[in-house]
Amino acid sequence: MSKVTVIATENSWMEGEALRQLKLAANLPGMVRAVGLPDLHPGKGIPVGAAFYSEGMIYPHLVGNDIGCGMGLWLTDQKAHKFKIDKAVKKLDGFEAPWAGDSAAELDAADLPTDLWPYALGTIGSGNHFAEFQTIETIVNKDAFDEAGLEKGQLYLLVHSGSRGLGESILRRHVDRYAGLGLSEGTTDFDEYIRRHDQAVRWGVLNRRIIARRFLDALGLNGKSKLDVCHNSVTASGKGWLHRKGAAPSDQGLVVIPGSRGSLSYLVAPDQSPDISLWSLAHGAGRKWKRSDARAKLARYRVADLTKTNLGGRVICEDKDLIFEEAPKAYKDISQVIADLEAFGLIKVIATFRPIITYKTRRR
DNA sequence: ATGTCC
Repeated sequence: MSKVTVIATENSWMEGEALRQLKLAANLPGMVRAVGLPDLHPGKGIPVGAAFYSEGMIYPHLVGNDIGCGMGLWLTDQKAHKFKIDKAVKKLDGFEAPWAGDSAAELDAADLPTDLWPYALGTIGSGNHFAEFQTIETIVNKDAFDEAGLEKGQLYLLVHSGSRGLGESILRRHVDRYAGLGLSEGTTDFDEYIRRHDQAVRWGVLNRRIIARRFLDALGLNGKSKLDVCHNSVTASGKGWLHRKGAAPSDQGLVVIPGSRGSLSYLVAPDQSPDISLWSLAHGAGRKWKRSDARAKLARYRVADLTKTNLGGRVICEDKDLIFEEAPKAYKDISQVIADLEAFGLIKVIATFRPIITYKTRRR
């Protein structure tokens, strides 16, 4: 088997730079295999939408700064057809401010130090992060849908966020000393990175939970957590270590693969977890355009054109640069990403979700 | 991606 695998059909466009970055990372010392998922796109030297399996070494810069980033899905007690969208949009505000709840108690309950980055807990952050209310668009596999405990006519909340400044601080601590070099198994620094990384992963899970609680509280709703899937991490796997950078796990149950804010999201069941993809799936549509290019390419659009998507969804994003960078057109076609995963026998689609309100930021 | 910047 070749060292580099790309999970994509000829129907998927993939940037040459992303493939170059993938091959470069595949040749790092100790690297055994590298996989590009169909949402592969260039990052800062490291491609996003990729999984890397190494032995004897780990590479913190392959995981990146947002250790523990992922997707959480909540089923709310709100009937979708009775949901008052305009009213909700007005109520959704102030999530940039620190959460007013008892962060120390939540951290303690999550088995984390009570002073671990408490001020950012419950905040979404920026970039591609969001909290989004969704409804069921289509049910493809009713048995699996029912088995997952999902309900057709309800409102859902999807949260995409990570470990905020905590993960950033952990990566910076490593990079300041080692730059792009890896850490050897059995060393103190290796163990210390893994310890901090694991904390950041748990912090990310807790962050998504508190974000969800804030959003549900703001609208007077209750919600049940249905899944939480991390797509930036490094974990022990077999004799070595599996790095996922913008890659969802295919060996931990159901996964939500979100599209852009103007396309559907997909709930999928990983199919058998074949190791061709290093037990990984795409984590989203993947960027088509660099952030720095989006503004120029969308010059004919105004902010008002971007606050409502082609699917009729509302986007709350008062940061003018960010709304261009995150416009649906800046992303690849999620249906092609899904089709490629299906073509490789990696997933079965259970249902699709339609975005109703996406909250990015009220910060100008 | 970033308590995002001195």
